[in-house]
Amino acid sequence: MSFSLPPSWSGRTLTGLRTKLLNWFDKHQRDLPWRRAADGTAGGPRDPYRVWVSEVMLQQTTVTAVVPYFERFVAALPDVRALAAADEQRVLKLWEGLGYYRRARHLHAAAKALAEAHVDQLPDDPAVWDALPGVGRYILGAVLSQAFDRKLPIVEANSLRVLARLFGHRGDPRVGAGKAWVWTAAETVLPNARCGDFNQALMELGALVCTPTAPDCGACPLQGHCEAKRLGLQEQIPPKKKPPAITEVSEVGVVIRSGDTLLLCQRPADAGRWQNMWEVPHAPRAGDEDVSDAAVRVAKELTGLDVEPGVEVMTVKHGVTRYAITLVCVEAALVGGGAFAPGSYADAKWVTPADLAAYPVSSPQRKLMTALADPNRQPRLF
DNA sequence: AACTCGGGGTG
DNA sequence: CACCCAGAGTT
Repeated sequence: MSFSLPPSWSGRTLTGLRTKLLNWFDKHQRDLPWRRAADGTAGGPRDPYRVWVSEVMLQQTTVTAVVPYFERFVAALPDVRALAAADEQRVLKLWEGLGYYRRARHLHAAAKALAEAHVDQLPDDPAVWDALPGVGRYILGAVLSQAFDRKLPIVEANSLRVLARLFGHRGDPRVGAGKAWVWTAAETVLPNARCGDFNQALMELGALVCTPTAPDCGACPLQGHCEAKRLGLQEQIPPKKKPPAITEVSEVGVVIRSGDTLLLCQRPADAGRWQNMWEVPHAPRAGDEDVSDAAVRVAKELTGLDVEPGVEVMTVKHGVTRYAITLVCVEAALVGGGAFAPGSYADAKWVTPADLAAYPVSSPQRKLMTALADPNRQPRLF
């Protein structure tokens, strides 16, 4: 599984491939803000700070999503010194909406570490970068090859696809021995000069031509070299990621309305105790007072008896883990309140609305809250 | 090796 | 929906 060039390739083949790809890049590359200097000029040497910020933002995030955040971020914090001096809340505010906030914290911490070491200019030493938080092999190679033309390979989603197809690699280059294979391939194809442009060209080709589905092989400068194209396997290489297994989780949710507050309780269906309870502000609805009998019954059942409720089934995705959740929803109005004091249930955890807002939008808790707090939702009484 | 982080874009 | 996206760090 280790990488070696196809036997039929000569040194000339590799040289020709590099030239074709670089020529294609010169003609077709997109005009992206991190390919320009801070003053807007293009074509000059790239600012390592801007490249670094862009690479961190682009991690698992599409180019179109990043561009406006990048512009705003580097306008507010134009160099590593400004970033190091900034308050973390300001950095996170500038990051808000991009997700993966740990990236921002790592970027900030790295800038502060450099400032602490009195590094005023970003260095071209791989060992220094490798020691920074949030900097892995990809970002190290991407920044140093672009900003200093250091001969360091990069492997990410695009170049991985291009290289796997070009050399007709069977198996998954993302896992196991495939990882080593693709890094060696990226090292092998890299020229001695214009390393940054070449790395960019691999990615640009993957983004614009060698796309995951329906690659435009007719427009590809490497079509004459491509093993996947020769075999007609462009769409099969690399293999699709296996979807994560679906774990079925049955949860019971109960909502009780008391005036303008909702009391929500949630637990796994097979658990005897409530695991999460929280209050949510909620506008009172006409008719709330008519169901106090139901509320009393719910109160009895909250002590641990099974509920026989309306049922909602929803599938949610949380990260890469997917749950099929059966929500057993009990809704009732409670007049007077007081029956559901926090101390009433062992192991119950009170969560403020602010805590709840911190849950990921796709989390079961948020889904539950949204479903139950919807003012237009018909109450389910029993 | 599998999992987590978190949305957003696209067909 | 399914699948993907300029990954890194932790378990």
